[in-house]
Amino acid sequence: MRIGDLSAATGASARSLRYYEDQGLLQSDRGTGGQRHYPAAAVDRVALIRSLLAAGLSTATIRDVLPCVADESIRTPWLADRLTGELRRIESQMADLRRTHDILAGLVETYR
Amino acid sequence: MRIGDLSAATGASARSLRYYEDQGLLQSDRGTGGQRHYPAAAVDRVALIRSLLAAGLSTATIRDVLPCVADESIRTPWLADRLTGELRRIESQMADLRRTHDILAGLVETYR
DNA sequence: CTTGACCCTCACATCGATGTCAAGTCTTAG
DNA sequence: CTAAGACTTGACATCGATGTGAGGGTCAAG
Repeated sequence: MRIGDLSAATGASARSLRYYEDQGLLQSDRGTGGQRHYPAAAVDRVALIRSLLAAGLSTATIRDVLPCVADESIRTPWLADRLTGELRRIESQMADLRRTHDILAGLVETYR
Repeated sequence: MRIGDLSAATGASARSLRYYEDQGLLQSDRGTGGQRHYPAAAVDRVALIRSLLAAGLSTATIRDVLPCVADESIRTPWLADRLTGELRRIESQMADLRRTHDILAGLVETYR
């Protein structure tokens, strides 16, 4: 599939897909004319990338983490630290969200 | 208390406190020399502001929501929509976080 | 009064993912 | 072959909370 197809299939703009490639998150084969071609599996990969991005991971972090999701044999010790660091950040952010959620939900309650 | 005290008490930089005031989230009395003075209650208010910010609310949204937290008598119907909209956003973001959390936690597991 | 610490306003910088525009190239249906 | 539509690279713009620095007041202790 070409970039327009992948864009339609994932909801990511073509601009974003090129950016992901720039950042080393996504590969593509180039045809004779230099246009990008993606295998069907790219759809899932982009979905994963977007999920990680939506959770606040930077492209730099995702670049380090993604290979491990794809290939379990890649296991470096500092990566474990990196991951647990991200986990802590996510947990603290979830706590923030829960606190705010409860505050807002409480407000909405008083409308009934 | 003056801005430096409030900053120390809340962890927010003086720059941020002035910004919150600019955005209408925080009030201050000005002494003769033009310096800001805050009541003790400002500490809690700033904590609340930071909690909402950390959950991804914009200062514009917080400006609309904050008066209701302080004064229950202010209840406009469109505000209920605004709040439920924010609640949905927060819930979807928590879902993103949980997905990513599980992915990363799974990776960390394989290290043991 | 002086001095050092604190405060004031204004303005410009930053970061990161994405939008957008321009000028040129490729592909494919007709 | 041609024209329309999709693609390419490159550059500049955006948003929002915060950092930072300049130039100049204010306050309180000695």
